[in-house]
Order: sequence, then structure tokens, then C-alpha cells
Amino acid sequence: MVAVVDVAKAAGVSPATVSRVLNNHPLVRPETRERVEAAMQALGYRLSVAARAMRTSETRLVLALAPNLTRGFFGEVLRGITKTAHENDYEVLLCETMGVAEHERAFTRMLNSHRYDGVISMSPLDTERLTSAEMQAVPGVACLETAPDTSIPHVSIDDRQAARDAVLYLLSKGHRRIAMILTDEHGLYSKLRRAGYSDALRGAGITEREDYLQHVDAIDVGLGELATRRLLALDERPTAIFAVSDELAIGALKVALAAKLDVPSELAVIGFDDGPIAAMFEPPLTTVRQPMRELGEHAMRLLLRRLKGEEPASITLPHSLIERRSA
Amino acid sequence: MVAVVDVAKAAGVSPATVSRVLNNHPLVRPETRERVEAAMQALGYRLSVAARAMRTSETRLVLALAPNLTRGFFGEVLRGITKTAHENDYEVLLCETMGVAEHERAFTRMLNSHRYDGVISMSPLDTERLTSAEMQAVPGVACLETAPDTSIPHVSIDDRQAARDAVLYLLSKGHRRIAMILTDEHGLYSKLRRAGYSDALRGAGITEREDYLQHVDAIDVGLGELATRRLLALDERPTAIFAVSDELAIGALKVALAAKLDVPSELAVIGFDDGPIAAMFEPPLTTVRQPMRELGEHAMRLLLRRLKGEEPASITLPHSLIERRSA
DNA sequence: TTGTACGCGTTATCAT
DNA sequence: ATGATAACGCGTACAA
Repeated sequence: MVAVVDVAKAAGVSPATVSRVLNNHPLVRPETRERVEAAMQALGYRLSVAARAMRTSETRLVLALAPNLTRGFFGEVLRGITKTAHENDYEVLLCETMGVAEHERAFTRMLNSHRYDGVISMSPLDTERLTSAEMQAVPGVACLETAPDTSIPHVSIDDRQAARDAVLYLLSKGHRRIAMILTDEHGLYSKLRRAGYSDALRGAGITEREDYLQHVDAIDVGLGELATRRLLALDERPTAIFAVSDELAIGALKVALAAKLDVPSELAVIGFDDGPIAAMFEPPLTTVRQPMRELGEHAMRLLLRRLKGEEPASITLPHSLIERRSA
Repeated sequence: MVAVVDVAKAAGVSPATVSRVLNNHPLVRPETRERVEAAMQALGYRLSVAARAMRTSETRLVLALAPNLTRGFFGEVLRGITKTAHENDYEVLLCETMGVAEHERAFTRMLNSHRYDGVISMSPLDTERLTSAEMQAVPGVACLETAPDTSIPHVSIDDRQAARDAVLYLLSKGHRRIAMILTDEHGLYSKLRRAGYSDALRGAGITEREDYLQHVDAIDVGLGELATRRLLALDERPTAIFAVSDELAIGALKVALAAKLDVPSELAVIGFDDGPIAAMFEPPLTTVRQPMRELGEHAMRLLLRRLKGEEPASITLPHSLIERRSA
């Protein structure tokens, strides 16, 4: 293996100088730099990441925690994260934390050895853990979710306002009986969207009905169908449904289709996220768009700043309403 | 930082012994082992991955190359890869190689420093590169794709037979005018499926028609729609379409729906992969299932064996036909 | 602007 | 079964 010493000998300089060249240290004569670079080229020198990591005790690795890789939505966010990471010479370690078992394992691994410099959590559950005392060691940022504890910065949209906008849209279409499918076990976002839903209803002078609030415990098309069937079985069935995710909304749509209800005239459905499936479905889903890629990029940038010792503030990115054919 | 020496002192043994305990070396008296472990516990010792990596020159990191994280299909495979990796104390580095620019960057990074012990490629294009001379340095395995060059082992289904089965199914439903949507730029798999399609047709005594072969250059719903529109514009329009991916098939379905064609009686559509969207769509897609998770698991296991210096043979996993409502 | 010398934490080799 | 010691390749005071 070609090491710094070898390059140094070949270039007729000291290892220290080679190191300086490697790290773009300003105090190297251009001439010397060239000589060193030539030697590196000639010998086929390759930096040992391990040796550097040992000296600097930074790994240039970040961990991305995703709840479910199967949802294209997270793929989009991940794309933003990895792109920004790579642009800054960081690599991204992947961990899906969906199942409890995996989840525990992930965190055990995480504790046991500092294999990465920082963590980005896209998973509400993990974000909570991240804010716990034990985890404070590793710099982290929450992505997609505003952390209840203010100690770790987050990047997200304004979930409450976004939900309000969705319901306002439904209201503007003349709907008065608006139901919601939500996942309140899942961290803050569902609660915030619930609040936004209430805001909009209240603003329109509509009193909320308990039975229009369908709680499910995971983001899943099947559960969306279930919730919708219950909604449609009500004596005074809703004319519109707002779901906290596209998958849940698609479940609603599937039930509407099966019941031969016209969408959106007999049942309007609005989703959340605008993941890849939203436009794919038939009818295409009207939904609240989260700027997925940007969310990921900003999360990574925030983390980068934390790694430099800064204490960046949280960021809220703009959402938008994508009007398609389901509402 | 607590190092091996510190633990050694505390336990009254030598660093070498501590190292043995760390690595589950058999030649340590249980008694000694306990003493060392107690000391580690007491001092809060944590292994330095960097130091180990430097000594052993293995990173315990593997790189996963995926063409497109947005497709839930790859998420499923990734799930298998990461699960198996974690079970074996490896971590997974993620790289999406979709766009050309990203792609080049990825490979540059890959060449420049041995940050990982091995590579799993889920991307046909990357797999080709992997087999090139320069890349032979890093042990690799191809996942989902049988590499044209036999030098690197692969795990995949029998694409040719799977396609044949799909077309045979269509044939068994009485179809004679069967079209195919394929992506032949994309590595071997599309070519193999094309061959399987031909096999089945030939077996049924049907002569292939050039105009029933719709070539698209990416896996994308929109392109599936385009191809289908062209197919339906033919004077003798096909009664069934076989697409090399679920997304393409969904494109076909969307066009059929828009044209108010009854599915499957007027147009039958069969997809490939059985990714998460297949069951989601309405009507649910009949498709050839690839055992995604298992494919990922086996790929990782294969890589693990390569890392041990073995030369494992390639693996073919069974596919299956999932009969839903589109064909 | 460049060189010297040491240490980072681990494991492998050889000896005991 | 255990210990002493020498690397592994890099960065960084400090000195020149």
C-alpha cells in the first residue's frame, strides 16, 4: 500500500507536506504542491479513510433513519439527503427502523460505536429517541417532523397550516361534512394536521364530529380502506375525506371506486405528501405536497452545520396544494 | 477516551487479552473473560471502529447501488440487504445512481478510497461497470440482474422463464394478440424477458409482430401510457399487454381506463416485479412476482461469502405469478 | 514554507 | 492461556 511517506520520498518532501497538500492547506508553494500531486499520481496513492478517521475522529459518515423504504416518499427525501451529503464528501448509512426489533437493534448499534458523525431521522419514533439524554452525544437533525423537544433542530413544512389549507380547499368546493383519517400514534405531525383540520372547520363555523375522525395506527392502503368503510357506514356520511398520507387517501379512493361513488362529486378525497404514487393512481390524487427533495437537502445542510459546531435554527419549508382529480 | 490499554490495566491483564475478549477468541479462560468484561462495563469502554479498520483494513461497510429509490421495489430489496448486513455486523452505504452525473460521481468516489469492503449493485448499468477491469478490486455481487460477464456472482430470478410464464398465462386466457412493453437499453433483464416472450409465442405457433414490441427507455408510468396509446392505435390492436415492470403496466392500465376499455376482457395487462404499487392500483395488477426481500438477503449473503474469500456460485430464486384483476 | 517526531487505538506475531 | 511489542497510515505540534 502506498502511504504518505512513500509519496513524500518520491516527491522529495516530508510526510507533513504531503498531508498539507492532501488537506488543501494554504501554506504550500504551488510548485511543491504540483510535485507532490505528480508523485501521488505516479504511485497511485489513495488516502486511507481509516487512518484519517482515527486521527481526526470523524468518519464522514452520516446515518439516515427511515421508517419505511417501501414508500417512495422516503426515497425522494433520501435522494435529497444523499445528494447533499455526497456533494460535501459525506457518505450515507441507511437504516430502516420500521419494525420494533430492527428498531432496537438499530439504536443499539448506534450507541455502541461512533461509526458516524451525525444522524438524520425521518422517523417520528426515532426522533423522539434521538432527543433523549443518551443520544445527545451524536449530533442529529429531525427531518419531516418538528421535534417536541426543541433541543434538536428540524426541517419540515408547517403541518398545521398545510392541513388547514387542505380543508379550506374542500370547504371552498362546498363540502361541509369533512372527515379525516389520521395516525395519531405517529409523532407530532398527525396531531398538528389534526389541529389544522380543526382550525379550518372552526373558521367555517362547523362543529367537529368525533365520528368523522378515523384513527389508524399505520400508514397503509388497507387501513385507509377500513377507515373509509366505517365513514361511509355512518348515517350522515361525509362528502369529503382528508387523509394524512397519500396511501391512506388511496385506500379511501379504492373504497369509493368499489362503492361506485363518483369522485369527487359524491366523495372528494385529499391526501398528503405527494409521493410518487399520488399522480399514478386513477383518479390522480389531489394532495398537499411536501417538497421532499428539498426537505432532505436542508436536513443534510443543517446537519453539516451542526457538525461544524454551529447551532442552526430549525427550518420550515413551503408546502403546496396539488390539485388533481380526486377533490 | 477509554482504550484497550485502560481496560487492560483495570482488569489486570494485557491489551492483547482484551483484544481477544473483544474478538471472541476461544483461548481465553472464562474467568479472565468475565474480569475483562466487567472492566469494560465499568469504564464504559467503546471499541474504536476506526482503529480496528486501520489495523485490519476492513471497514465492515458495504455499498448498495440502487438506480432509483423512488420505486418501492428497490426499497423492498434494500430491506433484505440491510437486514442481512446488520445481522452480520455490517452497515450499508447507500448510493442512488440514476442520473448520469450522480452516477459518475458515485464511481469516482468508489474508486478513490476503499471505504467499503464490497458492493451490491441493483442497477444494470452499474453492474456492467462493476465487471470492468478497474472495479475488480472491490468484491461485488449483482442483484436482480444476471451479469453478462460471469466474473461476478449474481442473484436473480430466471427472467426468461418468468416472462414465458407470464405470456403463457395470457395465452391460457385465450389471448393471441399479445404485445410487450420493454426497456432494452436497461441491461440484460429486459432482453431475457423478451426472449421468454418469444419462447411462449413460438410455442403457441404465433408469429411475432414487430409492431407489438414497444420499446421505452426508462421505467416510468408516462412512458407506459405512451407505448400503450401507440399499441391501441394499431389497426389490429392487441388484446393483452405484458410489461417488464409494474409501473409500465400501470401506464397501460391508465390508458385502458381512459379509453373506457374493460379490463381484463377488452385489454388484459400483466406487469413484472410485484412492487408495493401492484396491489395498490385499481384494478389491482396481475404480475410476475420477484421475491424482493429474499433477493436482497441472498445478495448480501453472497457478498459476505466473497468477503471471506470464498467464490460462491450465482443463485436463481423462484418467481411466481400473482393473479389479480388486470389479467 | 517545510521538516521532525510522536501518538491515535487496535490487532498480529512471537514468545512465554 | 497470556504478555510484550510492533506496526497500520495519518495529522499536528513544534521546531527550523
